[in-house]
Amino acid sequence: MPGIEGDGAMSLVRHAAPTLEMVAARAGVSRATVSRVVNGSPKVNPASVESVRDAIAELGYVPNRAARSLASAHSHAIALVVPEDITRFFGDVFFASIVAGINGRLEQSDYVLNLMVASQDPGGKTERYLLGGAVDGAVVVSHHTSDHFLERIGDAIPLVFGGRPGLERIDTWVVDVDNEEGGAVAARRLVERGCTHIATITGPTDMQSALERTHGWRRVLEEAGLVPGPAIDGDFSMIGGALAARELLEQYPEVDGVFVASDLMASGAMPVLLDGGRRIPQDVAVVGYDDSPAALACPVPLTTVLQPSEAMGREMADILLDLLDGNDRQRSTIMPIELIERESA
Amino acid sequence: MPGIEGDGAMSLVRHAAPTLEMVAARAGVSRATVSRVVNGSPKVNPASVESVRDAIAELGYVPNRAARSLASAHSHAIALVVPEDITRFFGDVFFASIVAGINGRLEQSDYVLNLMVASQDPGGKTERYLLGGAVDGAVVVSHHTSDHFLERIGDAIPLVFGGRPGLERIDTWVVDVDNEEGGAVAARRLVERGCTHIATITGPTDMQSALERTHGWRRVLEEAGLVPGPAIDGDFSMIGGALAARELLEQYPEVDGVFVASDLMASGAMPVLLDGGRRIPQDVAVVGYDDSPAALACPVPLTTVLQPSEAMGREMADILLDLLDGNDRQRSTIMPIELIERESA
DNA sequence: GTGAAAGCGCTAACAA
DNA sequence: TTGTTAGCGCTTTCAC
Repeated sequence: MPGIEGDGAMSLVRHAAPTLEMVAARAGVSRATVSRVVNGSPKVNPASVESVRDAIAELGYVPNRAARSLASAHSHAIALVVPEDITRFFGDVFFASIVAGINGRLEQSDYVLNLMVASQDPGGKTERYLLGGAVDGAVVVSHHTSDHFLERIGDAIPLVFGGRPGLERIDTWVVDVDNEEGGAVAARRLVERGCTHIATITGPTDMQSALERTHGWRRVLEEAGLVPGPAIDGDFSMIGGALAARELLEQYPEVDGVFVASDLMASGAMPVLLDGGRRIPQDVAVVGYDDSPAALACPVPLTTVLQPSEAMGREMADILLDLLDGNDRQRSTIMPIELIERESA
Repeated sequence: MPGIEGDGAMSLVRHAAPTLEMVAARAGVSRATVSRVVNGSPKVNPASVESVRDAIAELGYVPNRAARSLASAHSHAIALVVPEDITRFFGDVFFASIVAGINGRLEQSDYVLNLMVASQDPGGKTERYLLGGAVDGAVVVSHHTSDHFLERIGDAIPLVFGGRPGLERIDTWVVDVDNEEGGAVAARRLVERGCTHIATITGPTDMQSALERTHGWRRVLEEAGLVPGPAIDGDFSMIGGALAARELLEQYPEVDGVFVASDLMASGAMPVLLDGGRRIPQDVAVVGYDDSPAALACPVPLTTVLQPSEAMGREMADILLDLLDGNDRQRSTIMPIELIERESA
């Protein structure tokens, strides 16, 4: 890399950071003692502690993370890896809650969170970052089965997944909801209302969670002796939900109940259903998934399946922290889902 | 910190990362040569380059970031600091685009992005992170005037702000939009349609951007020889927009054009206008601001002023990268706005 | 073009 | 309780 720092441009002059050595000199103790104070070692003379504290405050000393990390072989940072398109990530409040949960747990620790959005990773920059010791571990959400680079990373640092990372390679830590049961709960609601022509609008078929919801939905219908209607891919987006609803109406006009596998898709699908002359829930009952704000922003308040997303994030962080602390944790954690009853079904 | 790595738990055994030294031994060259190859130095014998490349591939070598950072005094990472509540951050598509823009620019560099959401920062963890040399620079969005900790950081590493960071302390890099021109463009549209009784629903009067939009609106009307209608505070919220529209209809029933300073307010105002017996745009033309999804969720598709949020993010990243490269850049960058034409005006 | 050697700022043994 | 001594893995002069 060319042109590093230290050139002459007035505006770019930066204060040189004080080092541990300067603090030691200022406080009249050895560098080791300063290090002990900084790291809260119990066995330091209170008098030295005080003089070191003073020196630190006066100099505005902040330990250099690179040096600390190099010497101690850990970085006190964890990454949140999102192998997802960035606008998709931001559009989905489910992620927001997860991040809030992770963040909340981390605030009680001395780890920092690095969010890495890596939909496509030209040159494997994210991979090299994670393998280069920049973080001690990572939490992965919104994982697609095609994201193979994570396997390599998993042997270098502990990885905790939000949602099952696919069929193979389940020997890693996973926090998940019972998606199958979530789909089942939704379908059961529709069946109990008396719907008999029940379709579903699904998430992307390369996402495990989406597949499982569809399975649960199908199982319940079959158990109830009904013929499952079409399962149409809505891509977890609002637009995708709208397009899927349009297709649904053409392909299966007799539909009287639909499980839409995310609230966002439901908020896109509902207007299409309404425009198609269907009353909700009288003509078509709709059950969503997530209990996101989108559920309330729908034309008809949406009955939906709640995922405890914030608690999931918290749990993921908790597991990772425990792992980094040298403790073991069970591989699989399943969080409970819950049906939130509103007007749409 | 207790219990570092290397304990006995089977599952936690990690592959030891290969070092530069191991690559050097494997390739039969010195460490310095490996370093040169890794960093793309021009003056290395092609033969050595090849053997080093092979050794790197065979060993799966990835440079240790901490060591590199310590030795070279820069980290090749930049932070995106968001002094904002995490759910608010995720709820706003404006941020999403900014992040997408920053990310896009960074993908063309060898810098990585660390997103730090630090609404409250107990123990100053984020501050210590930024001051500890973990990143070479930072981009700050959604800055509040109360966030003082950034001032200290600003003299340690370069900071680029998205949106003017307040009245004082403008001696930093800022990327902003021309809000005055945004209001002007909206008003001009209304004038050109032939509206003669033009009002505005504004954002909170203590926000610089809101005031500037109103100024632009007023200027254009006066230039056109029209008497500006009322400017009613709508608080940037949907409810506020609805209340303001009600007031507008009472206070100025002859209104035939209105500039609503955010799409969200417009989506609250439109139903009130419609309920008041006005057709849009025949009786009252409406122009919004933001080009957010709310613009399409309005009863009548909203003509609105687009802020180039993605381009802003891109520009912020570009400036920061340039700064880190040792070049100087002008402090203030104003991005152009654009009118998105739909049906409401 | 290449190697040897000296650190970067910190932590972690080991003595004292 | 404290100081001394080695490094952590890399970059970077400086000779060759």
